[in-house]
Amino acid sequence: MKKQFEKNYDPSVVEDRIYKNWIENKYFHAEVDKSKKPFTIVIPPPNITGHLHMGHALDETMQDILIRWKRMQGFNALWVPGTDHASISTEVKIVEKMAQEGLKKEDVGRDEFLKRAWEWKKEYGGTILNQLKKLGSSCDWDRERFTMDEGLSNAVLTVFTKLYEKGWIYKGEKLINWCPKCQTTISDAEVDHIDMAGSFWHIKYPIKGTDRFLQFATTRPETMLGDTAIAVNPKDDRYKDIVGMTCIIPFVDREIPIIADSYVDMEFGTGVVKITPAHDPNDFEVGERHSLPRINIMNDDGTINENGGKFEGLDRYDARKAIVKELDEMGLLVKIENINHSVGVHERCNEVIEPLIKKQWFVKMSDMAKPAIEAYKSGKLRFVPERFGKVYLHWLENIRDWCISRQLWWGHRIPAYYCSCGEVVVSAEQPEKCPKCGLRDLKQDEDTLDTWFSSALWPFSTLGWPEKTPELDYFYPTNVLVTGYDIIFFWVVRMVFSGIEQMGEIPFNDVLIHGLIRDSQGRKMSKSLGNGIDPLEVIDKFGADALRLTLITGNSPGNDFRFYQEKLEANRNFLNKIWNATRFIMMNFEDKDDVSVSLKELTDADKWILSKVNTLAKEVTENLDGYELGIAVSKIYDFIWDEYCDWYIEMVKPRLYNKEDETRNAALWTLKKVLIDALKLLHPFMPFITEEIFTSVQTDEKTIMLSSWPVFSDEFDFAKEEKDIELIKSAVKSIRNIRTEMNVVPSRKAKVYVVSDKDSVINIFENGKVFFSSLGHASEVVIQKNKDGISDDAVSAVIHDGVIYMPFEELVDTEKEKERLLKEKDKLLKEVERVEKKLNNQGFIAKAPEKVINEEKAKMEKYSNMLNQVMEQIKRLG
RNA sequence: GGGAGCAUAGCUCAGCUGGGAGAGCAUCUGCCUUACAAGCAGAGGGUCAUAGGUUCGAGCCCUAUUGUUCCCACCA
Repeated sequence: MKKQFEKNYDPSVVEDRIYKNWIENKYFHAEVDKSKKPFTIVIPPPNITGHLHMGHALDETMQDILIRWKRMQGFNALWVPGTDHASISTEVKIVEKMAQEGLKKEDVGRDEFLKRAWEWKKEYGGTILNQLKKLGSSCDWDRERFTMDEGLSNAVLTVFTKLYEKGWIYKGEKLINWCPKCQTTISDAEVDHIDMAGSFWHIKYPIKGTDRFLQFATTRPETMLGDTAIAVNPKDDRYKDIVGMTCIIPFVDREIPIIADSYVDMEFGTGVVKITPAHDPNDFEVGERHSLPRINIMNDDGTINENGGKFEGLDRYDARKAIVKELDEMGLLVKIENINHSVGVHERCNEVIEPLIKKQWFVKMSDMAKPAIEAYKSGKLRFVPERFGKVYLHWLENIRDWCISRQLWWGHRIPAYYCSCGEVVVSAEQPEKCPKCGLRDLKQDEDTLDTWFSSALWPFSTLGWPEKTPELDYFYPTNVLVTGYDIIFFWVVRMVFSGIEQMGEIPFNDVLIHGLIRDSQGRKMSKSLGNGIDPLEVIDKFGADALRLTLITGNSPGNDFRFYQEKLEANRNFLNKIWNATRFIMMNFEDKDDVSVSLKELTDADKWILSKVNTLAKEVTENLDGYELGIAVSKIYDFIWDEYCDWYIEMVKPRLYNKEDETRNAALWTLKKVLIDALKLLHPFMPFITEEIFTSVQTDEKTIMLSSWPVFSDEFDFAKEEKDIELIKSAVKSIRNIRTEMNVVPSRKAKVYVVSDKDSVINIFENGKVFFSSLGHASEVVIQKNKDGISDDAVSAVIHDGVIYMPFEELVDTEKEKERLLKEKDKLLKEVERVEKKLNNQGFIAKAPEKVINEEKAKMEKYSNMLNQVMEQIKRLG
């Protein structure tokens, strides 16, 4: 207890030292231990290209709170960290870096490219994890994983071959989303639909053998080069006679049939639709139904191919312009309408995606979706807040097959091998020869897998699967997954069906969803806006604890959150408050290490605060159980600042300053005990300062991290003392109030009379007499049963079961005083009327719970009592 | 087209299964009181978006309306 405390808390000197100590002692490490219950969280693996942003900071803070809390509760808590190879994001970065050297990836070839990628990973891949450490994250760093680790890659190959053998992974020629910029396929989930201003070109084709034209409209006129039919609704009388006839497409002079299909909406436009099966999902289906040819008119880079006739080689947008111009010249362009329409873009690069027909690998989803739906419907899988369950369900119920092959190099290469005889072998290992024809040089598929294919396996691949490890047996399924609502489709859904399929069990029971962190104006933080706030800068300036507190306080699951500098400052002040409370306690312990007292020595004030922290422990635990992190931490904050610092510490000062006081040790003991309990409750939220103080004020335990979580105990449940001290508090507040209203400077003492005709109340005030002088600046306190000796012009305030009188020497403005009392009377009158109305309501008496009725009755007694006293005071003033 | 969220004090937001409206910041008034001026004490400020309904009782449940944000979706 001799440690020196600076006046202001400085996190920068404390946090790194403490984190290092935790690491050295391996406090974050968890081993399989069947004597304890596991509690497991896997981190949503950040991309190796990533830098810590506020979204991560929130995500990791929430996980760390849960992990630290459970660890203190005695669970064997494991938080598995790691990173994601993030195929496309990383590949783009490597390509950019190579471009600086004037190189393209094709220049160096696949092997050299991968070598560079691994080097890049080695150099930058750990950045974000080191940044996580600054936040205080208590991940088990010995178990750090990477989605392209040997073990995890093995998991990917195993799943791929298993699903292939089941027929749930297949290669098929389908319409896929193609990004001409990234030159790869992407899944449906990676397409963003954004509204764009565009044009609606109204065009007409001549009908062969007549002098009639068929008019329609399109937003993508260039696709006419690939049209293989034109469709009307079979019920449409306007066109009944021409179904079966043909039209001639200009430029390519192809003759295409006029077909009838119910897909066409008669009400929309002219009720005529051009059909391009190779470049539109709907048209593709129409084409299937009518066995239409599929003509691909586009190269991978978005230019028109040889099927485009004279437009070959033009970029898709240039071709569009040229085609429109020529149609106009030919008199086939009817009009151009300006419209807003939804356009699919690649979420990574914002390039407009192009639907194309390509032979790709797909995961068949119908069979795997079913148990994932069932897991939610049966209640085994739970979302917090619940509403996100509907999002999950809706997506699964409408799921389509998942396109998993990507034309990228960085990632897990598809384990399919092709023989020149046509045989396809899918195998985790490179086959030596073709099982059909015996030829030796089988060629592996050039494509890699969607990055989410490997992250879908994360909850079990990180624990060793497909090996049957003890970790997998013990820590799986994990307990809760914490993530943002923006990746429910990408990740949460896929982990659930993968977990069920591979492990036979859902990967987690609870999914805790948080919102986005926005700037002070409510905008998304983004690079292009330059409005991002760097968590690391915040940590440097305010400390990780202040940042964590800021992200959690006033935030509730699933809701977006605005980040304000002012909140940080307020929370930094809170750190300082705790720091100084500790400093105060340390000063009073002086050279004592500790004190011991028996419960009998405790005063009412001691019991009051002990009872308060006891209740706090119960409530905070309940809130954490319900994932109400923001509510939990607010309660601790309020307790420490309002109850502990502003009331309790002020109350015990006289006992501490008087070395002879026989209750001094009881005060010291209580101060310390309550501080430690509060620190423990606060530790999951603010790990550093709580550790720093904990290790300073006691020597029995080396770390607060592994100390026991406070639980409610009957021993410290002091209902009566709580009530008594609350009465004293309200009396003190009244005195302070009067003083301010009378403009009595604090330095001036004033005499205080407390009058009550109840012995029990007299008793309470006798016990709490000291507080009137210490907290209410009273020069003398007289407690009595009647008004004897109190001058007529004394100012008064009514409290429950008593009246406070404060005589002042100078003349009191009676009118002003009367006004104050009349206001008080009005307030009480309203209360009494409200309660009276309730109690006179037969319905209330008959139907409300007894507890509520009794509460109302008690209020009635209290308020009418106080009202009477106020009336008397008014009468006294005349 | 379908679905969801939000609307509470000047600002930003809490308010869990219905039982007397809260916090932080901001504002006003006093205080450098030997833990903390990053502080202490006190004060002002809200027909909880609108209209109905259920209930003894609604910020909370139901219906409709308005505004706002987001997600999903193949209207050419």
